[in-house]
Amino acid sequence: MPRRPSPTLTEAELRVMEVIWRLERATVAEVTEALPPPPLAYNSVLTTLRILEQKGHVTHEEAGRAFVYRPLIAREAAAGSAVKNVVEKFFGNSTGALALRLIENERPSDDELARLRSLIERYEEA
Amino acid sequence: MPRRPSPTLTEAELRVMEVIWRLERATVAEVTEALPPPPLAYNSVLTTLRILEQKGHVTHEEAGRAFVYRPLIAREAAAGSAVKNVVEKFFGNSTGALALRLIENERPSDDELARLRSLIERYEEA
DNA sequence: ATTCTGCTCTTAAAGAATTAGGAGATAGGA
DNA sequence: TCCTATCTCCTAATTCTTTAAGAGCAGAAT
Repeated sequence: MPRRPSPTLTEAELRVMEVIWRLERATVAEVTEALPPPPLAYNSVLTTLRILEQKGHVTHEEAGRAFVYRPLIAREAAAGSAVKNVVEKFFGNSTGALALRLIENERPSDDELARLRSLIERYEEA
Repeated sequence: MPRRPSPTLTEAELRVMEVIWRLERATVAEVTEALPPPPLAYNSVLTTLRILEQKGHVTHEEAGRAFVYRPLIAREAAAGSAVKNVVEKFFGNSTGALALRLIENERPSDDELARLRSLIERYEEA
């Protein structure tokens, strides 16, 4: 039986996406150069971008000779679906359970605490 | 160059692990039977268990002719490392940032709100 | 006692997905 | 014309998922 396509970004795909998100628009050469170490060959980046395009994460337009790629999904959306995945798999679909667990395990910064407090108070009013 | 091994439990692996966590100790046949649909062939379960053993998630002892498998890592530990993965990849290693985002996006239950409040108050005291 | 049945594990393999990159055509410019 | 950057096509290694085929053994049936 065939296996299902990966629901999340793979390691290599994510590395390339991070560059695309940062640059907004970039040619293959630009991505290759901006990639943090370890470096990848031009062709490897190209292959990964083709896969990402196939999966609907990026698109490209031709600009003269080169293809200029740009993201179709925002970083926030990718983050959201990665989190959703974990919440479904391990927290019975309860985002609250995960949030609670995170805060139990580690003290948030003062700034985060303040924002959490105000959020919670607003929720409690309603 | 080779594909890198998955840092987290894959879909099939997780399905088997859920059964092992639930049963505590189980033979291949027991796992196969307890597996929620869609069903898997005996051999598929066996192979997956072998992989899980190789990765250090389960171990087995022989009991008569059969192997009895049991988990080496708790469900909570697996959940923790999955979360850690997402936090590293998408939230700059800040668990607080993820918690904040979760709570912003969705109102926790009353019970969760109460527990969050008391946690936060305790943190604020210190 | 021999055969059959049914369970066990082992071996093997196919096929998809991921990751990496070489070879070569080609278009554009020096 | 020749060089270089670019894309297309292809190979290859490895993992993951699934399963078939088969060997071995215990216990039941003959």
